[in-house]
Amino acid sequence: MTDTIIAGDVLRSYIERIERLEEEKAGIADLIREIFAEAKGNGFDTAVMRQILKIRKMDPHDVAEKDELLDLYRQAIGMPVG
Amino acid sequence: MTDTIIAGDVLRSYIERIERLEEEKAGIADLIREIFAEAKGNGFDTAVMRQILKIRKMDPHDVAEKDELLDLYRQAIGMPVG
Amino acid sequence: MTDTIIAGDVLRSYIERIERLEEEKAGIADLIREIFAEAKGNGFDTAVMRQILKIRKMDPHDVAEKDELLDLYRQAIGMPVG
Amino acid sequence: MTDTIIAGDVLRSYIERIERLEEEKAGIADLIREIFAEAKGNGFDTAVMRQILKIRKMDPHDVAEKDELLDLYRQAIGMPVG
DNA sequence: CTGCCATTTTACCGGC
DNA sequence: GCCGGTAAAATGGCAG
Repeated sequence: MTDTIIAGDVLRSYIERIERLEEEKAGIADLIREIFAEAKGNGFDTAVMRQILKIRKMDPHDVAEKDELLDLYRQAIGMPVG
Repeated sequence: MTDTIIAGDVLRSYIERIERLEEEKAGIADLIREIFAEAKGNGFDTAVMRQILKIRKMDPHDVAEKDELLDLYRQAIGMPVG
Repeated sequence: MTDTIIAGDVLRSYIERIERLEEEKAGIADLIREIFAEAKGNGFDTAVMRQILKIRKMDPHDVAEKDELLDLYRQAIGMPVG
Repeated sequence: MTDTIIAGDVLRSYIERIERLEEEKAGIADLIREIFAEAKGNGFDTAVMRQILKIRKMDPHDVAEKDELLDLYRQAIGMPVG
């Protein structure tokens, strides 16, 4: 009996803590979006910026590997590698 | 020349600010994951918890959408909305 | 060597089949757009039409989801589902 | 009176034609997904395949431009261009 | 040309 | 630890 009530409280606590953190997370996502908007307003290409961020996050070895693979595939189907 | 250098500083600043915020965001995601893990350890079903969170987030939006929908149907059959 | 050539043929085949299908898909999207345009020309509100389509697509799914949700809530408070 | 009935039939016709086409479109999307799955099963990297498809769809001039921009940005923030 | 909506891509989580 | 499916974010395209 009491178990159910207590479990309910615990569950609600979990739920509310998660909701609070998700709000924080959303707030940070907003800030990031604002920075992209500002960068765009100053003439930067946000797609290229995202690419830069992705590369910096990746293991350099993996980057090289993917690049090689792309070249390999392009050659394999007879596309100029550029 | 100088243009490039200055733009480089600005760009680097944008990139680093974004990376910093993304780290924060990832940290919060970790905290959320920990709460789920703790809840799971205490016997709660995380799928159920995720559903509850989803509903609590969606419901107000859903209500608005249903209202809008009703109006749209009334339009569709040629009934005045007011 | 030969491996690369053969793999190249296979890869090119995949790529071209996908491109062909994507063209078909785009063609169908065009037809859909034409129907909307025709409907609009005949005085129908395309926004309303899109809402109707959305609802007709979502409703069965939505019903199932609500049922599932009810079960989940019963679990959450420790009630047997059956 | 009759107008409403007729309009209703016309609207339903539009809706059903669109739904039919959307089904076809979804069917084609399934086929594309299957090809990717098959390619993956044969050891191809689908992410790289998608990149190939994107490049082939883009104007070659735009591709070169984006590449140059990426290099420029990398230099500007002091990243090795690779 | 701006906002909106569909599609696509990415990250995440649970199962094997 | 990978892999498949699922939900969130982002990109692109279209109507207005």
